[in-house]
Amino acid sequence: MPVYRESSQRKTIINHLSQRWDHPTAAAIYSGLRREHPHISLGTVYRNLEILEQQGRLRCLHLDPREARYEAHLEPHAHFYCRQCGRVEDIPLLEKNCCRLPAHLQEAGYRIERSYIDLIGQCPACKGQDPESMAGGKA
Amino acid sequence: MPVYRESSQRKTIINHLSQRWDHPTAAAIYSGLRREHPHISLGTVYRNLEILEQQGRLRCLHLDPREARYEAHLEPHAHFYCRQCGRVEDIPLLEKNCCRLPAHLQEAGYRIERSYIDLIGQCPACKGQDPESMAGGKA
DNA sequence: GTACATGCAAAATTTTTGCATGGGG
DNA sequence: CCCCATGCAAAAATTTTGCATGTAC
Repeated sequence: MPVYRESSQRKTIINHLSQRWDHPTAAAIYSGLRREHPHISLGTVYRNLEILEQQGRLRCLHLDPREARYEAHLEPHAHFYCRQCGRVEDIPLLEKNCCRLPAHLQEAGYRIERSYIDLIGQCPACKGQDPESMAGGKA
Repeated sequence: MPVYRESSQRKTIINHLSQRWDHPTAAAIYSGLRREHPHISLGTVYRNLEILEQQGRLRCLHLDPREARYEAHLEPHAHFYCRQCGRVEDIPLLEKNCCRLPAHLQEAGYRIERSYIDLIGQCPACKGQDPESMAGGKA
């Protein structure tokens, strides 16, 4: 487990993403960053997005099979993805760990065609097998 | 809008998927099909998966950024994806459009690291712009 | 000073598409 | 019969990786 460093690029990436609410793709983040960091590379963007996700500083969304999107606003919420215009909107959760929003959205004019509730983690069989789970944070 | 035909391959694909509960990837479906259809092509698998999804006969899951998974069991349910062994499990929903399961799962030994609630459809601004929405089923 | 991070470009993967031919309705 | 679907292979698109060099700590 490497001791991550806070490079200029990493700071810029998470900072940039914190100021965006449009759930950009890696390519969109890359474009946005080129203004201030003309020499940043797409590989660096990908590498940092992965590390920042591991650190729990951003979330990766898989709404479209074609490309991942990212967000740095971590308060629990749902997403509405418009398949026509491609926009992603944050949908507040009324109750913790509970999604009771479709009715609200339909009243507001949203047409919901599909919905997904996906949990990612470790299954009971795998939970005991990962040394990282129990190491805690030994140096 | 083409008038879809029920080709031998299309029937085989949806039939095969209906008998699987492992949420296979396109490549896994392709492998599974080669036994009975030695000449089916991966392109055909992809084209049919897309059409079958449009027809509402299967669902496409994007749990992993790397590859899409498919399922033909359409009763509303959530998914648990173990990032370690890669298995996907169906999680029944206790209430319609409501996910109150994380507590249950944790008791059962699941470690939930992230959760997603994603809705896909058309936003209010786009809803009126799609002729297909209003055409109904005119020939 | 060490080892993590960067830039660049090539490589690896998954998914899509063009074209001539086959087959469903 | 028409036009949708297939197989094959090439192409497209996103994401990952190798290597020499830079730089946080």
